[in-house]
Amino acid sequence: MAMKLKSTPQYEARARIAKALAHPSRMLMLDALAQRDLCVCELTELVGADQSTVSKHLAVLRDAGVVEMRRQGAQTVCTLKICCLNKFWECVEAVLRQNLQSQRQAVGR
Amino acid sequence: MAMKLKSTPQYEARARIAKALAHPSRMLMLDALAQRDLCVCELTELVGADQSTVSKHLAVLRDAGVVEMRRQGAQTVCTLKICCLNKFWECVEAVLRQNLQSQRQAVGR
DNA sequence: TGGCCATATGGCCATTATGCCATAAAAAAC
DNA sequence: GTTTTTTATGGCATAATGGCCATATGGCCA
Repeated sequence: MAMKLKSTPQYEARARIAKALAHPSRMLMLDALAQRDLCVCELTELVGADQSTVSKHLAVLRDAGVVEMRRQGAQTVCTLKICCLNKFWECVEAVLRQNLQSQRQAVGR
Repeated sequence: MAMKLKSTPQYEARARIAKALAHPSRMLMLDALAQRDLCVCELTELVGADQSTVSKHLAVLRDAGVVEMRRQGAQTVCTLKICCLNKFWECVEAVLRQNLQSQRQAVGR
């Protein structure tokens, strides 16, 4: 074998983060937050779901350390704390496109 | 506003991929597959779960386009199709460490 | 203090994910 | 051809997730 593997807790930590990302609404919120900080009310309008739903989504992201939330007067402002996402998704989508393409070529069309 | 956002289907696609990653056992398998191709039986031994459980995990990864599986004699060999993962997790873990550190400094210890 | 805006939380229900067992299917070995 | 090895699938119980409503909390302003 001789494979360098990590510890179970580390895989669990990674899985927790991946799980926090694993929802369309949270993806949208993260993409928006990559451009600028937004308060919960703005994100609620953006997502178009119930305010309580958005609040729970944000709690998921906060608990995973992906966003940070600070009180600013009456509202809560959210900041993206992980800058790695944009590059990652660009990479993933480029690779998936490539894979699809070579798959089509292999089939003959 | 003037934010450049993507389409709902694109966020759904991203969320599907993130969801496919969102399990400790699948994280472990992906880390192993990043080092070399492995058959289902090897992955089953590595994960230490029931063979049917591992088979279902692999189906999740295959359906998401993250791994590819090809028959080789009696066994099925799995290949990682997304090379972006290692760099991504390194980035995430480095950023989280930094965030924890500056958080501690802000508190005063 | 009273009232309003912005968020968070609890409750409830429907849907989905996970794990194992049992079993089917496919390929190699005998 | 039967047996063995390797994967896949169906079934089922349990747990987790997501959504909304109702309601509590916190802060601002009159």
